Amino acid sequence: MSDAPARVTIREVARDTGLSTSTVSRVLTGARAVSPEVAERVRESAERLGYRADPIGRSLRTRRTDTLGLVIPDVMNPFFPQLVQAVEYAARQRGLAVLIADASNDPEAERAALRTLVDRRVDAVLISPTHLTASRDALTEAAKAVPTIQLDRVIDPELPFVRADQGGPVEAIVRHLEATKRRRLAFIGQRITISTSVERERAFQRLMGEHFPGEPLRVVTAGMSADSGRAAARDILSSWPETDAIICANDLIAVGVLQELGGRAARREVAISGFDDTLLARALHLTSVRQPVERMADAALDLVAARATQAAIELDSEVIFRLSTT
Amino acid sequence: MSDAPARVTIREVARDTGLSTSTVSRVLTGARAVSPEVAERVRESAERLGYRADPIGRSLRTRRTDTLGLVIPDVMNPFFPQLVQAVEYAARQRGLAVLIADASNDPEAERAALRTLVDRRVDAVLISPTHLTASRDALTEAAKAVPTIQLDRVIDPELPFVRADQGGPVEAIVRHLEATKRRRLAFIGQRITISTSVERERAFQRLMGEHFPGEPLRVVTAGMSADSGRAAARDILSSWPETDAIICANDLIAVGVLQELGGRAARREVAISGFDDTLLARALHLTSVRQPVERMADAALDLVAARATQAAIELDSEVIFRLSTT
DNA sequence: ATGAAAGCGCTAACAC
DNA sequence: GTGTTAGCGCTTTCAT
Repeated sequence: MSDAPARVTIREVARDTGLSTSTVSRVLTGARAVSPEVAERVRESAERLGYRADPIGRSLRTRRTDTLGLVIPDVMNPFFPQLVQAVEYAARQRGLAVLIADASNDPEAERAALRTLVDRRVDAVLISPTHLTASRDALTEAAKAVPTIQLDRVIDPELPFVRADQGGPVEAIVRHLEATKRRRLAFIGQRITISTSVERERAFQRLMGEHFPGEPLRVVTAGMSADSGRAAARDILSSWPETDAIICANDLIAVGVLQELGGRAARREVAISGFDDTLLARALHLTSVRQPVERMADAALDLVAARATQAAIELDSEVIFRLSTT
Repeated sequence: MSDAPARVTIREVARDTGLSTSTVSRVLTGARAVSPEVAERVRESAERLGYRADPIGRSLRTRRTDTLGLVIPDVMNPFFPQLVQAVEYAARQRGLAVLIADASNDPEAERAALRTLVDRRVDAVLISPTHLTASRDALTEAAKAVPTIQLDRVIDPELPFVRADQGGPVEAIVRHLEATKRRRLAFIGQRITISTSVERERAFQRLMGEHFPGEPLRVVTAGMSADSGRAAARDILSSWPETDAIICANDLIAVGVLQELGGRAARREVAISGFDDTLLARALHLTSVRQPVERMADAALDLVAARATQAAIELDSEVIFRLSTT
């Protein structure tokens, strides 16, 4: 197995064709005009010899690595695989590879990951910061060294970002609930250190004021687990037994609520919605919000290509209505 | 933002200390004996100047990239984030970065991904092959160029692999079911192109023969979705209405079965088990099999470090018994 | 124990 | 349009 079958270098192609390495390079990178006949000769030879340009040599010279760094807060959070897949795909389209780093929800690990990526001279960094405040310094530092784009979560509006609208979908859900005659809405948020979750909660508060001005603000907090969602649901129902709809900041919480309120997805007393449209939502017929990860990834990579140093892009999210809010 | 704040090179450290670049290099890589006093001087200077060795230059010289390629069949399959996390962690411990490629369940994409990784001269490739047969050639080809280790899924026993025992946990489940007086067991498998799924099914067949020789073989197939699990459950119950336990090849299928048999997790007529211990299982109190991803990743990276060209490592899986098999 | 010099594979200035 | 030359940043002979 393995053990270097002596790679073909550009020099061998040059020798084989009787041309200079520069010419070969030009043909293969398309950097400058080359006579079609020579070009053909080079391509044939390269093909025949099985030449594949060494990215290391190239990078050393060009200062590009054709590699993107992607820092996510937590691979196990089922939203981020969606993002990873979208970024990978968009990057591949553009001939870029992706170095993925998982911060494990830990700002220190995140800082270390950023440093590694910068050291490795990735062409750009896409990051969904772990923490609303604690991620800040590392982010700023990285941005000094390499084009850095916030993706999904945004903690520094001065730096370029691509995110999904978080308020819009909450509004769509609230309107839908209103249309189906619910008005005693509650909200279960996540930790207040997560930018998207905060935005979801703010939207809820604003919308309650606008749509149901007399109603109390039924808001509690839960962690990233179904059990914690169950507990939150109990809290809500004991504080506000009249509640007839619960909007959750993510699907996992919503699943907990679903369990607490009596398993089976079906037309129900209390409407429930989640966030992120994970396989949980699909499996359990839970209304949820799907962020446009593909378009987000695309937009982010366009920013990279354009070397944008400023950008504020917000894309629309989509609510997938299912049985749980019927 | 960004735009190269002129990186500090090894030459500047050399100049600053009045030493040669070789000596600086030796201190920083620990390649050879250096007088402690000089070493200290170098380290101080490097620290002060903010020197960070450029991995590109280093790689060009050493032919190492300190980077690992990881090819997974599908990021959206909730098992693989577990594997990604474990590999990332184990790699970081050893100072390696990880290039992740998602094959999207497509052998062609997988072949392309492998080629990219080889081109980039990753030090080793870890791969969980998409397809039992269609992944073969690309795997063989990659293994010629770079140490390649099969992780989790195994399609070529001649090449090094690290996997989890698939038969053991099925046996543990069958025994547990037998102990709780079930004997009319059924199995729902996945596509027969996935190595692990095939192994799970074979184990089931063997165990039925051993434990319940008179019973018919109740086996059907489902895709990677809850809906398809529901359909499979219907098939089973119409063909063999006496069925009192269903073992599923993954959690998503099990969730479908759970729904079909009447939502709520609880002590039930028909016991249900899944595979992979994903958040679905945890959220829905589903008995499931947890593969030892951390130990698998560790073992794989040990093989990489040892430059093993042959290895067959199988680790024990663990069944997490929950409400669904009570 | 340290230094000088070569060179990994590639592309970009600069000639012509 | 093509060739010559230099050099990206590093490690590693080969000297001393």
